[in-house]
Amino acid sequence: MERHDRSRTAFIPGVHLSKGEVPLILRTHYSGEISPDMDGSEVTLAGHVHEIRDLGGICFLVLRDREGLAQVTVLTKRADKKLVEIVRGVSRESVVLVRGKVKSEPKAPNGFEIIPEAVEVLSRADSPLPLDPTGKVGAELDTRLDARFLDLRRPASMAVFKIESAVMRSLRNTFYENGFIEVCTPKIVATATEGGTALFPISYFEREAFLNQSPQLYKQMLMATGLDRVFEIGPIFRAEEHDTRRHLNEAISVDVEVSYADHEDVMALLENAVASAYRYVSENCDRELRILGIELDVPKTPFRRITYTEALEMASESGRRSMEWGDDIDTETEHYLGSVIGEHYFLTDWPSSVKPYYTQPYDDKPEICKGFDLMHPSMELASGAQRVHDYELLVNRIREKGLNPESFEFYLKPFRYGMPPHAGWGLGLARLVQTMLRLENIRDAVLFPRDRRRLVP
RNA sequence: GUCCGGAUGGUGUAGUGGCCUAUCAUGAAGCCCUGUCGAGGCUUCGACCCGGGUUCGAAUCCCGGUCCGGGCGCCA
Repeated sequence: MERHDRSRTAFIPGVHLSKGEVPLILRTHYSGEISPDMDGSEVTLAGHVHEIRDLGGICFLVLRDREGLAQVTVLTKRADKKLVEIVRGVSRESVVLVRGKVKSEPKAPNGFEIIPEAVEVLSRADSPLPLDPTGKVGAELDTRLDARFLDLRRPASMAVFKIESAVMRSLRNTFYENGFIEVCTPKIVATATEGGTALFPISYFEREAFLNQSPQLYKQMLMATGLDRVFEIGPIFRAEEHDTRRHLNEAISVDVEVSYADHEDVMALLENAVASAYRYVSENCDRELRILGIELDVPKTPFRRITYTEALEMASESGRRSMEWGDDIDTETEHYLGSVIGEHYFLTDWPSSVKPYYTQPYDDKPEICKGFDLMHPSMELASGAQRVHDYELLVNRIREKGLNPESFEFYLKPFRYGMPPHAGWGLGLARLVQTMLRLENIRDAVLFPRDRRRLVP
């Protein structure tokens, strides 16, 4: 608890130096780190003014920081006149620094309050506010996103991103524990990954280039290097004009690729990674889950496997609009399957015609392939496959999809010089968080979402 | 892209042709109040998305536009 020993001599931002070297953070404690048993100790808190309740002879200023709320209590007749003036004059959501003594007080929230010796307003907030961070009055998603910086001061909004951080941490843990290497592949590329999906064109000096829709081709090329197991958590860009609560034009994709593995191996990795993330969040994000009112059930592994053909049969037995074998599964069917199954599941053995050219067909039954989707009852979370590693087959598959192998030369080249068999998947981070926390709209799971119309903030 | 619904003070809302000089809450400004914890009391401030039309009269009905939400399509 080194922080407790830091002394403060001045209330001037940026001049607190520790032995003339590293600038100190102004606060000594987060509000969540204070407890009644610290009665009498001096602390410095910093944060936003959540509320001021002025009762006349006694005035409460509630300070909010990342870890909670702390009540600062001023007895206006006894306290320093100037201090009283500052506390009464500060606007809600202004940034303040409060130095004072912890007082154990049963009448105060959490059993303690701060008796201030000095209060400094570091930044004054304008009024009226674009939304109410205390949550007394709600705000629509659009209003919240327009003032996202302020929306995130609402504990329920911030909790989502603390949990998202925990999810990424857990995923990285899983990958490192399994011998993976984290990589970064280019986001500015010369060609589409697989055709079909629309790309954002950009101007790259004198040439046209695109924002990458997926790290697919690059992570596969890395399988030709001997890195064997790679993962990447990075942005992908899709120029589709979709307009739903589970699509965005910029998303974070969690991608893995594994050499000497097949689709079964990477499905096991995927279900383990997802279940571990749930477990990690349930064990480490107690306060955030409580704020969100979420009881987290860790999904049981292994997840159920359902083949594409079985899924079609389930849908037609239910008397729903039947699909032709070879159609992609439509949203209505997807929701039906989700409602019947009620937990995470894999959809496997897809028709080769539905999946991209790099998906490995079964040797004995080439009309189906080793591609899979990871489904949450409400939506698709991930898709993956064992990949084609044979050069001739890959070129043929590209041609069958109506694409020109010449434009994929940079990708195909490694397949001629020793490409191990490999498999992998890509998982939508925001969708994982959205489904985990039962958020209605994916925009709630992204700090600054990019959709068809929204480009700012 | 398409279908359905919507747009009222800063925020969230009530209001389906005249009773609207527009409701309530929150907020802001001011006053009172020594234990609040969505504090309370009193006073004040602040709004009908844009354009056209119907009508004696439009926040309200019609047309067009813009934006928002949801479904589908497309997609991860």
